[in-house]
Amino acid sequence: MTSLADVARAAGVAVSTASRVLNGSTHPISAATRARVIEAATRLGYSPSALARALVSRTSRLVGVLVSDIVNPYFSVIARGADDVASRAGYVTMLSNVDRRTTTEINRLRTMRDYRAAGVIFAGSGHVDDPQADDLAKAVREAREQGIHSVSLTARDLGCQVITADSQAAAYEITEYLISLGHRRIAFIEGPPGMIANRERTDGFLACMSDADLAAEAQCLPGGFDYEAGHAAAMRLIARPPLPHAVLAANDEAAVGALAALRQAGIDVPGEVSVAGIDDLRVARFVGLTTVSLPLYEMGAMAARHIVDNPPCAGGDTTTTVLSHRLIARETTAPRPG
Amino acid sequence: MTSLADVARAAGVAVSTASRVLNGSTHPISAATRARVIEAATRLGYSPSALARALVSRTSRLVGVLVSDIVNPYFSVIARGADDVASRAGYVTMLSNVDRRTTTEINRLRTMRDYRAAGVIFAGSGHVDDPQADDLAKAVREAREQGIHSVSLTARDLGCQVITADSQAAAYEITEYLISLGHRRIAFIEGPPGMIANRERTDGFLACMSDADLAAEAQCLPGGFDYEAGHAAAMRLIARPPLPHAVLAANDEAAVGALAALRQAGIDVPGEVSVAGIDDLRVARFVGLTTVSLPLYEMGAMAARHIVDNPPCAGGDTTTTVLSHRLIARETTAPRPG
DNA sequence: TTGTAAGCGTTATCAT
DNA sequence: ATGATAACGCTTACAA
Repeated sequence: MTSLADVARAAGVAVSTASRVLNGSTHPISAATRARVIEAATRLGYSPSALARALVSRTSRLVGVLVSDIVNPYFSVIARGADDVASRAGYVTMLSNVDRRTTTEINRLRTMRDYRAAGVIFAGSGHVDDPQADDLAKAVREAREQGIHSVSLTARDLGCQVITADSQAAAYEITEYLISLGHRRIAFIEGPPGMIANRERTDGFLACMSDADLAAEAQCLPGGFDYEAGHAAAMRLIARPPLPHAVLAANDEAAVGALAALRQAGIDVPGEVSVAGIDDLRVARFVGLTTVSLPLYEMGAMAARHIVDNPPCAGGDTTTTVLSHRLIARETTAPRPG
Repeated sequence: MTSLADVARAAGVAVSTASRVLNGSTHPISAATRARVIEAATRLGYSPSALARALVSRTSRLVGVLVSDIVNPYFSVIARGADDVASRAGYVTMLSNVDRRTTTEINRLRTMRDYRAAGVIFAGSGHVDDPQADDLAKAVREAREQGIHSVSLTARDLGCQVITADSQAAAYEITEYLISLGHRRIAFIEGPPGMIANRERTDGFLACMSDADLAAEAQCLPGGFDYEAGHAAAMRLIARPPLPHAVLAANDEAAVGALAALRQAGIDVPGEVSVAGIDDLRVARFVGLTTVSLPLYEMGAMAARHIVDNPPCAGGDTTTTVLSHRLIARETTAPRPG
């Protein structure tokens, strides 16, 4: 491995001079020297040690992304957005799966701090009344004191920048759409209990039903964010007639599970019952699912942009940015006949 | 940030002593000193700088994963396998999307080298007759000289360890299964042209058809690895009757696209035509797709294990490990009637 | 415009 | 058993 000292020697200059020309400092350098250094560097195939650089400058070009599970397309889209921005800016993405465990989040945040990450993106939603929330918030605060940016992609109380979508409004609007189609009795398949993301969506659904004087017609079923949970919830619906006019799931994957259960039971969707989800993941396109598109990619991208664009943590920037969503009507919903 | 020097001072010992107790060296240390150092370290909330450590030891606890696109579930499963092993071993995963561009792979490999990554996993398949393949191989060789492990997850000529599945055999076996069901005229929807992964799968299909004396009945259609490509290919099939007895797609997502096109056209699957894929991604379960399960998670996990378990690059370990796959018959295939 | 030198936070090699 | 001290490869005052 050729170091800066090698380059300096080959060019016949001091390391400081070599450093100055090679890291684009504004320090004045004669054209001749500059040329000699550049020549030597390219000839020797010099590439600076990111470690040494980070050690001395006390900040690396590393951005951390904490997801619940990268296999979940919700998170992989976010990660893609973040990595696109990060790598375009010469940063590299550190990814960690935390499986919704706050203690794991804390540990990973600490690890990333040990690498002097420029910033960390919290993609997962966190739990309602999480007893560990304070510890995480403290870790975030400590990280900030070392100049590490934190960005949360959901409105959880981390005491950091938030860049998010209004999923409560999203749930509200798709419920409204279902109602506008003439559906009254609507079942909502909830996400994992205790997750903030689930509560927001459930609240949005309930608020809309209540605003439409349909609170009595609202039915919430325990579910989850995955296919199996949606499938199981729909089976319970089928077992206990009458069927609702429409079923909304807390996310697309569960909606697809519900859709499959309904159709397997010979129920016509959207003829007999309409089905909708939230997120607009790829699978929603595959099955023609009506849903609401959340700006996942943009959230990841914008969070990364915040990190790479700002100098090491200005301070307690606690701004919340809400990116917009939009309803996508496809083929699993139809007006209520009659 | 508290450093080793702070801890040493607080404990009234030399940094070297503090270092020895804190990094589990085998050097003899008196119980009393050890206790004092540990006490000071915990009291001060000391956490070692991963950067300084990596700088001096010339290797970090970083493992790089190069995928084509993390949004593609094929890759996210691999990344998950790698990260699980890596983080359990105290390593952190660096993720990079390379969009199938060899030059990007080279650049990212170099970047990871600049962070003294312990190893890099190449998850993407590479191109047939890639003019840049030599440059990549050279970069891999240079990385090895610095002690960086490289592991490829497909059989491309990088001159490094290979941990892979036999996708040619996988394609062969599922074709065989289709034939065993009584299908003769089988259409194969190819993956992206020029990708090694696609060639292997196409070869497997063709070899099986030819071994079954059905070469004349084999039909290959240009396609791709995504839903849209599978859908479009199936539309072309539909437009040009007679329909094949079965259609096999180069991967699950394309198979799902084909399945949707067929069903949208009112064609009964598996009644009139059978459909199968390769990979066994989550979506295959959703739609009940017959496919062959590839050990994606295990490939990622095993590659990471190779990196974290071995000391900085023993040398040109060019071993190839082939993990086993297995056929998963579901509901999109059925015996040919009559 | 260029050079010297002091760190950054570790680990490792000597001494003691 | 413990302590100095020299790296590791870079950036950045401060000098010249």
